Amino acid sequence: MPELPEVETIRRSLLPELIGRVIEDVDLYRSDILINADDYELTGWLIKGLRRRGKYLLIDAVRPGDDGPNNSITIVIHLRMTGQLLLDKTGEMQRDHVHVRFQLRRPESTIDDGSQSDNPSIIYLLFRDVRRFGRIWYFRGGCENQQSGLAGLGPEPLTDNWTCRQLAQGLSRYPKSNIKNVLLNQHVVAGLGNIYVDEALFKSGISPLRAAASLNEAEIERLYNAIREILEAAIGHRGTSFRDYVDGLNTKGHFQYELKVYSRGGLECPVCGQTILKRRVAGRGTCSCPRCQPDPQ
DNA sequence: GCCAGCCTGTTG
DNA sequence: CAACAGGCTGGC
Repeated sequence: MPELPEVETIRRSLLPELIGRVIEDVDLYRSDILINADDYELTGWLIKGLRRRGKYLLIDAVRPGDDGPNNSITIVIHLRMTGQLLLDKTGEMQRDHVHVRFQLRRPESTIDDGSQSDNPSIIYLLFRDVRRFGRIWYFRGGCENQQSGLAGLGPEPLTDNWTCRQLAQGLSRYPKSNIKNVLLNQHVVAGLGNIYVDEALFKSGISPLRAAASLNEAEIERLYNAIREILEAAIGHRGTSFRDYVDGLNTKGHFQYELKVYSRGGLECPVCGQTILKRRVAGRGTCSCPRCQPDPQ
């Protein structure tokens, strides 16, 4: 479900709630979700940061008062299709499809004058996932990049060091592959999924069926700019909520109202009025405008 | 490269 | 009832 803009929105929504809290307990309602629970001490970790890498969310934590070599961890979370991370401030939220629950305590040192009903000393972070494709891993601090799916992940599309040239190099690694497939490949660029690939291809006027090597310099530049603009805009709208997606505070995004082609098969192209095509490309439902994005012969 | 498989829920 | 759903892995 969540692509880069959704994971980034979740990160931003959870950041102020989680920082400074200690993982006091972890309930594993389904043991297969937290992959390597047996290899780590799950509790006693003080949350210091929340990062995003592609579609992965990373929780950085340390063991307070420990200067030893194993005093930090990174919890890596991937939500796959229907995963959600939800903040539960009362412990009374619905438990259906909740597979892991982190109990988070605010340290005693933090002032508690009894009036902070929206900042209780115990809150819960729920991992909820109807289809159970999502996973969680613990790693020693600094080891997360070598292990897990983070290894080999391509560049972050919204950073300055992702350039048009880098996109061109990524495409050149899969010359015969169609462009839809290449953009979905997380080794080429991290964080794009089905929605934003379709939208970026539409915005740059490129058919999803075009072979990667067939794009000329101008097209690659249009595509590069479109990817960045679409992702920025989607973050600005707090993500796309079709069915399951909500941020960490259970709030929907509204980029679904801005989509030009995705989920709009059979409707009019907002640019030229042609009927938008819906078909299967790279094994995924794919929408494009046959006039704005002419297929190769 | 393609495609089944992982899962459950919703839609036609 | 079958087909499909925002992702990724691993088997050929």
